Amino acid sequence: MNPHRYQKAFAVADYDLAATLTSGQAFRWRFRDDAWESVVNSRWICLKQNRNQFFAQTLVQNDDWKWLADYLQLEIDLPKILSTFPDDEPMRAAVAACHGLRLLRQDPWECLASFILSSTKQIVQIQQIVTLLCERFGTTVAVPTGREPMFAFPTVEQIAQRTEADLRACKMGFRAPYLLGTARMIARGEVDLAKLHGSSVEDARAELLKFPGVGRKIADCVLLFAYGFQSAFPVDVWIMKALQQLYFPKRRAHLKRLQKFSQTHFGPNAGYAQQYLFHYMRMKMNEEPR
DNA sequence: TCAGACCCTCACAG
DNA sequence: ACTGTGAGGGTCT
Repeated sequence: MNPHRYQKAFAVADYDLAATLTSGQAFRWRFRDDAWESVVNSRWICLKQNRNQFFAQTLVQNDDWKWLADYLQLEIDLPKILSTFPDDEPMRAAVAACHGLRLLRQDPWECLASFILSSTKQIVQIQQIVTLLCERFGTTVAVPTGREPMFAFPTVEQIAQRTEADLRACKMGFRAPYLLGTARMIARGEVDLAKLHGSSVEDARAELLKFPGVGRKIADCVLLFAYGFQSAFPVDVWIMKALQQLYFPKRRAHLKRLQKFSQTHFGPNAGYAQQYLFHYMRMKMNEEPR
């Protein structure tokens, strides 16, 4: 009784699906049988890239595929964004090394919750925690016959109703009260995530900073990856290393100096530039550890 | 403004 | 095989 599959092909250019889905902005994509699988908007989704085409499959009838095009940001003009990057050597190297890297447009709650779980964690560990969280508290979604079950990301309510111990059992440690407190604030209506779409970046950031466990870095991740504020520039240890090495190789720059630099040097799409630097840095570290 | 603490897991020495 | 140690997309006090 294989559920019916709905398919669509998208024409794409300058899109490196693998780089995009593994670049640390989303944590639920897996490569399997030559395709990328995940759950987006509570739907099982399978994506395959073949040169300048994506083939997408779901099991739920889609009147249109706008939700997916939006998530993948298929409509944006990448060359135009790249043209706003500063014309310097580090940026040219990063762009050359990460051809087709994109920013996704994710669900704010899933993004916020995932990045609360990310603090002082490696990407594989974040994936592990998110997987456990979805398995235990998320709603089952339809999958192809014979597959292991998959789950939607737990809703605000599904998290808010748990206990701190329930969450700690997902290996998230001291982040458990942060996630729980955040879910409960949203459930009580103290902050409306949907409203932030119409806000200025400063107002939206101020709202996100009200949540426990959310500081400047995580707030900027959510502003960038979920709300599309492309000036947001999350500064983490990797970006610190990148800025230090690439822009201040001779002398040691102070944290404050680097943060200031990040907000002035990279232009209107600074967040996009950040993603290129981040990915470039991780690639370089993998090639030559230490 | 600034260390420490915070949970937990893995990789890597010894 | 086993224990010890350090560090990992930060934030809070």
